[in-house]
Amino acid sequence: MGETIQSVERAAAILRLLASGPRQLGVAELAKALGLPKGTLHGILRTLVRVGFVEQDLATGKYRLGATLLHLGSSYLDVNELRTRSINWADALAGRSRESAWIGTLHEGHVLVIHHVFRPDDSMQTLQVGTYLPTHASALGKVLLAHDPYGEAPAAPLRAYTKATLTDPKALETELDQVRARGWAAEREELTEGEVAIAAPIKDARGIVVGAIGIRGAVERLAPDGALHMEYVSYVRDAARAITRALAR
Amino acid sequence: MGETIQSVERAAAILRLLASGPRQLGVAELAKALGLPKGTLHGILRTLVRVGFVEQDLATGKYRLGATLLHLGSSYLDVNELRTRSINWADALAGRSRESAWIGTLHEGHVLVIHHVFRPDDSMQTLQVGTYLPTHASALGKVLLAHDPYGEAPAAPLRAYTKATLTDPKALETELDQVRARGWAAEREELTEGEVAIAAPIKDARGIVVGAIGIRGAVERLAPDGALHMEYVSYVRDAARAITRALAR
DNA sequence: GGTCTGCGTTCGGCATTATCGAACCGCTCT
DNA sequence: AGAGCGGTTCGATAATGCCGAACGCAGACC
Repeated sequence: MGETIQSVERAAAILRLLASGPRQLGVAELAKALGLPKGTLHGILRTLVRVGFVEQDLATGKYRLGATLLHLGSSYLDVNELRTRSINWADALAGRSRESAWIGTLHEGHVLVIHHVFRPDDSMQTLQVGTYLPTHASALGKVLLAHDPYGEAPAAPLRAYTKATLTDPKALETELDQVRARGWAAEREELTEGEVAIAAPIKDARGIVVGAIGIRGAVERLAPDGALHMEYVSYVRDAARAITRALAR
Repeated sequence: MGETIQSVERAAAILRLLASGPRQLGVAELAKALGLPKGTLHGILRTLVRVGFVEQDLATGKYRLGATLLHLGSSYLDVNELRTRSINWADALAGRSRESAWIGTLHEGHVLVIHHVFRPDDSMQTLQVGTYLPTHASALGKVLLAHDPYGEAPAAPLRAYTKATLTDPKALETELDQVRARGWAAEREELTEGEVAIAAPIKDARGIVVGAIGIRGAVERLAPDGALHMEYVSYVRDAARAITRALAR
């Protein structure tokens, strides 16, 4: 492998640090975190400010992410083929199921949400596009893990979001076997109390799983008597198959 | 002013070029556009790929934006104070007016949409957060231009989106005077045939306009008899004032 | 109110670092 | 079969960005 440009890599590390928390960071904090001299960081920060990737708080002098990144991020959505080809199917899925629909991809060990359709008749929800979901505690994540060509084991300690979260790697592996066998995944209050999700894999022309689509909603609607209503499962699988077909040509 | 780091600036220029169109770009194209040797660009691109800001098409070798940018962009939303403080008011505005609500800021000569609430009971719409609106052909843009402290004249040739778009700089200036005088702006089918918008300014603690909030909807509902229904205007102005108050403390 | 600690910022010498252009390879189209 | 066009590699060169010490300004703390 070839070499990589130092300053660009450092700039990226700064941006990732600034994105990791809602707090603004100062030069000194960044210097400590990255193990670099303050002067070096200041030079990179000055450049990042000039190109709009970072903004500086005039009062405190601390740094935060800049507005240009928001626009770059939304440009990514236009470029992403999986998203543009599947938007219509996600709408249809949300309409049929009357639940919120989600599309995600595996990215750096998380599920990156690349599309999100609100539940019909219930629009006051915050949009989740661009956010991460945990792989081991979401239906989308289970689907993506189960079909991950690299078979990355999910990051070591599985965080418990609720009492139902699968925290034992062996239990998760069993679950993934099941997902592979039946072709879809469920998640029952493993991420948020009272919410249930269903997801199925989307494959590209070569048959490789490139994403997952699913729905998420209240346990009372999706699994009222403790068991999933299978019609929801077929809605999700229909949508996944339709997108897979669309990607094939 | 101090110096800036060459390679980081070039990396930013590459990202902006990749974001400027939905097309993937090759090394040669980028080299021509930026007037740099291919080898130089390749080095930067290799680094950008490694940090996930750019992805390379395995088939064609061309480059496109990467998924990490989507996540960074959504992180910006968490950091942006204007947005976090005004989300609830935007929801309320959408609820009262039963139209879609929008919040935007001035950014590099455009209106950057930082929040967007769908119209109630009509959720199958695509989200516009992160996209640009033209300043001269949107209600949000007129408000922001009218109160821009730097008074940047809108970029030279005013593009006509519909027959009603204000393309004459003098006409626009007159309109902006009116916006300043009455404290809100309207846009009647100047961006999209059949759609009307209303917006009002949001000020920070120092009284400087930092953003705008507004609604957008079908002309039949907002201005049925050719004249704007003034109750919509008061909904918007109420929301703007409420946010301004919230930012004051 | 004075000191002190911490911040962001500036500066210039040094050598590390990225730049550059030519050469390379695989592909497509002629 | 060749030419032309992609993306990629490579190594010499000197320009480049790195670093650490010094600066000025706050605010905190006696």
